[in-house]
Amino acid sequence: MSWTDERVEILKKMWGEGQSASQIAKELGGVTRNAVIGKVHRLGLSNRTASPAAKPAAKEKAAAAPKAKPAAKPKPKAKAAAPEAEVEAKPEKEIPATQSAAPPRMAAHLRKQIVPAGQPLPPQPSANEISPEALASVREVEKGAKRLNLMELTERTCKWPIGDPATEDFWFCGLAVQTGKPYCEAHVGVAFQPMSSRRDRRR
DNA sequence: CCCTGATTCGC
DNA sequence: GCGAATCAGG
Repeated sequence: MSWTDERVEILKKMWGEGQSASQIAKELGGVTRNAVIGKVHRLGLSNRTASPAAKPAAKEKAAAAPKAKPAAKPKPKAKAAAPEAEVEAKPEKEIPATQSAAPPRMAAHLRKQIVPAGQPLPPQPSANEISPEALASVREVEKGAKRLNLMELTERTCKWPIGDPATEDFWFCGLAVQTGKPYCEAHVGVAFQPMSSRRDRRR
């Protein structure tokens, strides 16, 4: 694939929206995230303000000694790095954080009844439907949960919700999922129960 | 381990 | 110009 005007446009748009390089690569298809990053740099639209790995912007006051500080360590095979002047100074104004809107933090009590209508959430464990052992096991696992929020979930993090969605006291398990399943081992255990074991458990 | 972006350098 | 390999960091 090549960087047609159209593809570059998509790249710019998505990058501007704060999408990650891998997401962009996935969207475009035919390119890797490396290709995307490489292109981003060549286009000069690098430094995104909200980058987590943002390096501490060099706040050089009076950089006396122009000690070339290789941002990346020259790998063994690297040729002799020419001690060239690093002109990186670009007195630009702060870029208005293009990040996706920060989730408005509503007061918990003002949305007591509101339940986000996203993916169908799995049923909360109902004490009268799961075995005491499984329940105990799950409670134990939940103590070690990663407590991820919705945005932090990936295809391989356990999506079992814990807590009350109507309050701040809510998060997702986040532990490693059982391959192919949406939950970790413990939660798969309570989520997918054979009918046989469910039957007659009802009061 | 999963992910992120940054950089280098042969092509 | 391109992007795999590699690096640094969360």
